[in-house]
Amino acid sequence: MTTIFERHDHGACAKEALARAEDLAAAQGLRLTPVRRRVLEILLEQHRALGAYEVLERLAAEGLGKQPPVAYRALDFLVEHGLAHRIQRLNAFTACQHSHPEGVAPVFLICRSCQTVAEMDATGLRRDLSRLGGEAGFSVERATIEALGVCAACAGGAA
Amino acid sequence: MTTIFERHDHGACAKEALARAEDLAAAQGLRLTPVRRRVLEILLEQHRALGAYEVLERLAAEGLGKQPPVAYRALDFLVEHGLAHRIQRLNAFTACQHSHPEGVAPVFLICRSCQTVAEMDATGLRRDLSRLGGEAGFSVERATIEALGVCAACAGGAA
DNA sequence: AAAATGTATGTAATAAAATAACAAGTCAAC
DNA sequence: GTTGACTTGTTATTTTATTACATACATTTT
Repeated sequence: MTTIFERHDHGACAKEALARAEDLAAAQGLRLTPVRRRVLEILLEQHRALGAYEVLERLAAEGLGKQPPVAYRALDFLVEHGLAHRIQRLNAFTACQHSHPEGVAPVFLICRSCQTVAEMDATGLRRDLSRLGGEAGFSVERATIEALGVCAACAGGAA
Repeated sequence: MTTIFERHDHGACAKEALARAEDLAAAQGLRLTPVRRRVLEILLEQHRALGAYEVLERLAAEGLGKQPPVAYRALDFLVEHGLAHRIQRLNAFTACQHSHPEGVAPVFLICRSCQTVAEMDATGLRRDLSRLGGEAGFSVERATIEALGVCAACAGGAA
């Protein structure tokens, strides 16, 4: 499995993600407005999750909006359309790294050393979770799966 | 698998949980002080998760503490010792329903209709998650697995 | 082009959740 | 009965998120 923990051409990875967002907008008639687009770009700069107020600071510095709702609305839009994810553990947001087929949320790996947040496909895990819930008569609609730990680079390189 | 979604004698279930807490305190030399004990009792009254400020309101009404830190400290204590769990999705807390062997966190099933939060053992799921992370060189230390959906009673009875 | 409509943004105010920092009390051990 | 560790009380503040309403912009209808 390949995650953003591996060495990669980050400029290209951000550019691709942005292109995917534009394709999606075109395909579904969504409006990728300046604010929304800029928020996505800001998230794409780093592979760590940013709080809404961090994003807002950046927007404010560029004259794109000074109040919380501006940031929250753009972030909500991105999350709703699968272009970003909310990391519950961190109360923060991260750009989507892979195009997910049909609202299938991934699993998140959060490195507590470098703060990087990586996504992995969780199809199997989700199926198991649904089955487990089913045993109790529970019908799973959405699931949050977030793992906290240490990535290979942080474990290997520094302490 | 048996969860608290099933009909059960709630008084007994709360009493048992409290007894387990007392045993644990005795065994590990923890101090189950009046505030801590009362917070656990409050959580045990319902099978839904309560926000820290809901708990605080109850404490305040009983003269056991009026400021946020009182509630947070007690809740943190309970979580730390496995007597309660934090539900990330809800920014809320729920009493532990089963004694978990050795800090093995369970999976949470959250009914969006009746707000009930049930626990299920997630040993298998966690093992799979660790394996999945391992494929990316990631060492999983802790994981949050929360499922949102509808319980059997809510799906069957009302809409 | 003007009006009407839907969607997006701007702004002020506030609510909700969490923590920092320090003072004071409690309790067991010595 | 004093020390030392832990627990609680209290004030203030920080961080995160939402409500409510006004304004702007874009589309399509006329």
